[in-house]
Parts: sequence; C-alpha cells; structure tokens
Amino acid sequence: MLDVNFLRESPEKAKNLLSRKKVDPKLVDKFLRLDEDWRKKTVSLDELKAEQNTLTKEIGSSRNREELLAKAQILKKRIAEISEDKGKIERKRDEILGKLPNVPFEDVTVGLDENENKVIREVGKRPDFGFEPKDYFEIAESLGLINTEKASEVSGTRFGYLMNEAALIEFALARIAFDTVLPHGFIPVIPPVMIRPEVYESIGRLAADQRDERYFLEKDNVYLVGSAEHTLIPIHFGETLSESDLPRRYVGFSTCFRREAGSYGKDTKGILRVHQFDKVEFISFTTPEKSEEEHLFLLSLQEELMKKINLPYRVVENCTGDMGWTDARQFDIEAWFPSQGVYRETHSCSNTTDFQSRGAGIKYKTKDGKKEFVHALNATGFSQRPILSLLENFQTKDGTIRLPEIFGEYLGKREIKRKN
RNA sequence: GGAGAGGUGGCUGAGUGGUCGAAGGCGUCACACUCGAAAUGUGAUGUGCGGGAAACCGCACCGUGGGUUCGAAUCCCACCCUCUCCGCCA
Repeated sequence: MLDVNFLRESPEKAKNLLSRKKVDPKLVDKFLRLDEDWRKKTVSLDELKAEQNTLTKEIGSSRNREELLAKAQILKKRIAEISEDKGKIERKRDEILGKLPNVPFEDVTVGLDENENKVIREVGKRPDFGFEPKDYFEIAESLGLINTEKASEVSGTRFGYLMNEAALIEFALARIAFDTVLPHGFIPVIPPVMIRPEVYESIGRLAADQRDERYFLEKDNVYLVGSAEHTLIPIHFGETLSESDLPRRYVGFSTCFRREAGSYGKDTKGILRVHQFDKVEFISFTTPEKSEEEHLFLLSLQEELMKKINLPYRVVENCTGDMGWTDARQFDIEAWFPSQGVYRETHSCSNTTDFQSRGAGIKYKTKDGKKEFVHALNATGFSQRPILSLLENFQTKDGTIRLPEIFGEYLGKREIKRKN
C-alpha cells in the first residue's frame, strides 16, 4: 500500500503520478476528505476516552460512586457512537487506499499499453533459417514434447503435459538459473505455494486488478500462489532486518497458478499461457538508496541467463500503462519467436519500492537506529516460456533441435530428434 | 481425522476485574570500572495512530473479532494459529 503521509503531504504529485497509471486522480481527493474526517473523529474519540479513563480510575478509589457511575454511563454511550462513526469512515478510507497502486518513478515513460513500452536494447543474433520456421507447438507435438489434448481431457484447457526432453530442459533451466545467482549470495528456497488471504492482501497481490487471477481453496481458506514471489516476499513478514543484512537475496523455485481470467481467446493454442507452470524467481530486499541499483543488477542477471542459452531477446522498460500494480519501475525481457516474427515476454523485473514491504511490515534498522521500510524487488529467473523459444530458435530443416552448448552440460545432450 | 495443551514485549516468563504497557530473567544500548576485553555495577530499552513548531501530550495494542462491565491481559462467545500424542501419509 501507499504511504498515507505521501498522499497527505503531496496530493498533487500523487494524483499526477497515479493518473499515469490510469488511476482516477479523484480517488486521491476522496481519500483525503475521508482521511481528514477520520482524523477529526480520532481526536474527539481519544479525548472522550481520556475522560473515561480518568473517571474510571476515580470510581475505583472514590466513595460517591453513584454520581460518577451515572456520568460514566453517558460517556460510554457517546464513545460507542463516535467509535462506530469512525469505524465506518476508516473502512471507506482504507478501501480507497486499496484501490491505489504503487506510484511509478517520475522518469518512467508515460503510455497506455505495451505498445508504448520503451525498447532499451536488442541482444543476440536472430536465426537466419533457409526455410520457413515452424512454431514451437508444431515442433513440440511432432517431437513428443508437449501434449495438450490429453491434458485438456484430464485437467481442462490451458494445461499441458511437458514431456521427454521438454521436462528435462525445465530442470536444466532451473539449475542454470540457480547456478548463475548462487555466487551472488542468493539464498536458495523452495517456498510454499499456498498463502493465507491476509498475507496475500498485505503484499498487494489481491488488489482489484488481480483478485480474479487467483485460485482460492475455500475449504482451507488459502490461495494458490501465482509466483514464488508471493510467498518469498513475506519470508520476512513483520520482521525488522538490520542494515548490514541488506541486500538480502533469495532464489526460489515453485509452481505458479493463474486462472488467466480475462485472457479468454488469447494464446489459446499451445502452452504459452497456462494455468500452471514452474518458475524460478529472484527476490531482493534493499535499502531505498540502493534499490534502483539492485534493480539493474537483477536485470543484468536475467540477461546473463538469456545469453547463456543463446536466445535472442530484447529488454523493454514498461510504460506507466503496462506496469504491474506494485511496481515503481518494471523491465521486461522478451524472447524472439521466429515463427511469428515477434518478441514475447519471458521475464519481468520489478522494483516495488516500499509498496509491498509497508503492507507486510518488513523494515530494516539503519545504522543510526531508525526503522525504515525496505525496498523489495522481484525478477523472473527462468519459467517454462523460454523452452518454447528455444524450440523455435534452434530448429533445423529436418526437424531436429540443436540446442546451445550449455545444454551439453546441463541436459547431457544437445539434440532432440524425432523418435522414429 | 481423534484426544489434549497453549498463544503475553526482541526472547523467556509472571500476572484471574481497577494501583498492569504489563514483575523477574535473558538480550540490546549508554555510562562507570579496565591499557583493552571479559566479569561486575548503574541507568535506559516495545509498536502503531492522532495532536503539537517543539518539548511533550493523548489514544490504542497481552493471537483475531465480538460481548459483559463505569473499567478487561484477566470473565463470556466465535474464529485463527502453534505444540504434543494417536491415526494416515511422500
């Protein structure tokens, strides 16, 4: 959630920045009106309670109880009334606060949607086939790597069996991702994939724009996570770290569950967009001063990964209209899909500043003893999508896949051939 | 799934209606002692919100939410969580 004091002290700035994220700036005014009202109610309620406290102490030690008790009765009623009033206002106020996403940094390109994302660089050589490249799904089916027909029979649409080399490549990618970041002090984690509603809410992942995206297990009152990030960030829920602990970095591997509500008809073929996939995720907690630097560091790790598996990619900085709810700045990495001649998102990299840590109560103690909220960052390591890009980029005319060198080490082989 | 125990400050652990934001211990910090350290002694040491230029003042917080009461850590109700034993289980 946003800092209430930021809204109080710099409402014009808040409105300006929020409107870039397509948020109605009137919400801020609405918030401030309710907030002022709330503060007034708080003052009068506190005064009455102070009165009650003194009165109550007198009753305990005094003899003319009758008189005082009558007074106390009246006070009690007034307190109940004002308290109810305050509660109502508070709920309305907080509801609006829940509708406000993190503000983007001032210099983020203002735009409506992904078409206005800023391309920062394109890296790697796109393959130059002497033939019409096939799409990953056709390749995968012919090589027995993906079965969606059976999966839809068994589980429904947007599921797939990842099979044979594809299954093994997933493990190879995960291992490459871990091996790449472990030397940088990342703590390896297999986190829980179920999360309690209060905690989910606290990190801004049940906000209006994504609530429908979550699977909820009613019987047990838990959500399935949409990313390892969701349980990795609250690994320090309610804790205060010390400045010398920062940056604190984690690398996690988990299955991710997404309902893909609202994406009906989008990418229905194949497994580019599925309800369940595995992903390696990087998380970092830093001081506010270091978070932009850390953000670039995480991005550099992602690029290192892409270079290791030789995928042509580009880096974009998301414009304000295409940023995540919790993000102040976001980069995406998009891998080349030659069959369509387009780049598709395979990674994202976000600086959520103190938006998530405020809700989750994750602080750090500065060297001079003050407590501040940490900045939290998250970035994709490898998910399943790069497998698809690999199949397309390293296909050959006879249908064999010739994988980059690193897979010799991590997969034990570099060729995927049609099984007679 | 069955049976039982329990949730109090950074930790541990007292507290069964007012004098309790909460004893004691540990830890942490400051000071003293010391060449320095350890040990010892003295003092300090929770969080959030609101008001205030500030000093400071007020309110709230003993798992969560309700209730009883002039007054609740303490009594009542519901829920959540943790632990132990049994059962089941990768």
